[in-house]
Amino acid sequence: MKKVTINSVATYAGVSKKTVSRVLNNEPNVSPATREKVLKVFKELDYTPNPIARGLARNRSFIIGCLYDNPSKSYITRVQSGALEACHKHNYNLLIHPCELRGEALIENIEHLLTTSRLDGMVLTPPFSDSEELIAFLKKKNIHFARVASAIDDAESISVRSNDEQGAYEITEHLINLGHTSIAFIKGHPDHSATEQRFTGYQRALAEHNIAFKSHLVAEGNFSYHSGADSAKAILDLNPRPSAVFASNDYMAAAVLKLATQRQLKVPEDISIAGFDNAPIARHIWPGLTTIAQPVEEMTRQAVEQLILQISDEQTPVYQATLEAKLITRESTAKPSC
Amino acid sequence: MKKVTINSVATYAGVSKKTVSRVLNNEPNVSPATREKVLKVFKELDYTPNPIARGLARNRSFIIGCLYDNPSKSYITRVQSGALEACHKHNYNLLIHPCELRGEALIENIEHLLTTSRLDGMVLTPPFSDSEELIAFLKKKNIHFARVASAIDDAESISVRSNDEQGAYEITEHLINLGHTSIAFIKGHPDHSATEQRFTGYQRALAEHNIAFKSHLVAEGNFSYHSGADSAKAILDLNPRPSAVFASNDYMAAAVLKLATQRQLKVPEDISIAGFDNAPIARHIWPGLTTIAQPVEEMTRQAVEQLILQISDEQTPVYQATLEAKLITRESTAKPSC
DNA sequence: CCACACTCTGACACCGGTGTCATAATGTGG
DNA sequence: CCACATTATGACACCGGTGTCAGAGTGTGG
Repeated sequence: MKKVTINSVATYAGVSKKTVSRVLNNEPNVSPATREKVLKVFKELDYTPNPIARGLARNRSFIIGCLYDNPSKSYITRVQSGALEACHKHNYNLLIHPCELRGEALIENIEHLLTTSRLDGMVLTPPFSDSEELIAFLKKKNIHFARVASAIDDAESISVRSNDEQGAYEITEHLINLGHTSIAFIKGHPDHSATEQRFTGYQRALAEHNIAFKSHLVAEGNFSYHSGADSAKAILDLNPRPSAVFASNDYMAAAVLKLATQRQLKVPEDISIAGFDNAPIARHIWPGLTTIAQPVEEMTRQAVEQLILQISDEQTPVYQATLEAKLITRESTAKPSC
Repeated sequence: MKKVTINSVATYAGVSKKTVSRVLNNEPNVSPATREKVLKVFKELDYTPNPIARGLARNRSFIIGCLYDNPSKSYITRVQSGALEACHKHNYNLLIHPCELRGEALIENIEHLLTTSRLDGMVLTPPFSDSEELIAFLKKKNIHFARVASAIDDAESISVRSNDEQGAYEITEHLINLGHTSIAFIKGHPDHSATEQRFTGYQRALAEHNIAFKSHLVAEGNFSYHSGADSAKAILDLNPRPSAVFASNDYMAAAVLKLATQRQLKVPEDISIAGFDNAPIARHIWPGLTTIAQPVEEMTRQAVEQLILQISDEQTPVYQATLEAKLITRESTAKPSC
């Protein structure tokens, strides 16, 4: 079975390959008759154009790379889903590249990626969207990129984020309004800018409601379920025990819930628990977790869409947006019983 | 900033581009002096070879496509993780392409994918690994592919699966050995071959232990949490209520657990619950779910590894393997209390 | 000192498309 | 019927690498 190229089609149809190319790309200035003829040969020969050759000629791969390093599988799939939506809309495809921020050599890793696969652009998700080093490297290499949920201020590059600080403020305020005054907090991974932002929101809510911040109520997590379990132990062992726990994401909140349940504590009667992200697990467990829903898909979709616009037209103004996070109230939070 | 190509390097280093190409690919027959010189110019000019041009010349893209349509995010990420491991080992990259088996036009969708991105091969995960139509299409197009968890018997194509029937048998037997005789079953999505296999394992275990199969104990799910919740309602409403539920995956099992807990039923005292897959949620909830662990990453890793071998050398014998699934006992199953 | 093998290098075609430009064919208005 | 604009088509270079092959340079054994 011989390969069918544009040349075979051209010969077979009795036209030049440029004309075949015109038909392929729906260019004008092809007579209807010729177009028909060529299209018929496409069918007959079962011709599929070679995207690589096209890519070489146009200096495009039509592939976007997606960088992430995140323990949350639901976050990753939401990112992928938003990115794919934008990609497919513009006939791009998505190549995934999970890697470690603190790996021995992030830059070398990315350099190798670019050697093995030409990418027209890259979407950076946390913590990469906050890596000054990586951003400098991409700029130097003239690689287009878009930042998702990045805290870095850089007017030159595309950025779509959500308001983490405000979300954390609102959920903390929600607990305060219920009557909680002793609210523990579990921090996220220190490499993620969201960690600091959520912590700030928590502190601001306390301050604005005249509740003294107590550092012994703060546990250091890293967004993983496991770290949540460790933090849960430390918090539930406190005496007096806080009446509420706000974990920086739902997995850690789920870990608190699990340990509380194991210890025969009733949630939310004995202790209220709040999370962040509105991951699927938040509604897959009982009681469902009060949390903050972030438009992860939408952030990524917008970021990739703008990235593709920028690739197609360098003149596109740099897009920067902040989307709203939204409080979702479920059964895991209530008035303190005492 | 001008583009640095192999030509600029060649001119700058005072050698032919073929020699530069030799250095790039670590080919023999380059004098150490020349090699050094060229390598130095690489650094000086900050040269990165163009993978697209290389791809065109070699007729390779070094990209594997991954097809899936699965509601379980943990399954997807495990698949991706296994596939990536194999890809990176061989300097390949992974392009993801979720799509719908029952979408209006699967074949057109894939055809379009191949028009926008040349893939050296594809990994098919369920339910695509069971689609005769897709497999016929890929064969016709001469696209290499590997099947993961496929029930189709096709000695011509790579296949790595795990023993679902046996896993379902063992977990059912585990329940029977605990003393359960009334065991409800929640089926998975009808498009997935695993659904039928797990169901068969359940039935075989009942039969071999002389327990009559009762069709009213079987609910139709589709692997989604939501379908599990519906099935849970049907099962928990039964009178008499079965003493155990075996759901075809962990998400559906989690839904049963949640509803049972909401109804004040104690798990496992009042009702035992078992799942399948050993998804993260199985250990993130309380009580933890007894389930079957499948080597999803390993299956995919092997499939992709063999796929790449086949791409590099058509003579490679077709690899077919069946890996073992393993029973994981957690707190959600125990002796029936009555 | 010569025949022969082996190492090193470059010229050139080629991969399968797209962009530019010249030219042929057709249409239009005066 | 002609000058001129417009449409349709193809020749050819080019994208940035790799494969083939010829030839120059070097080494070895008889």
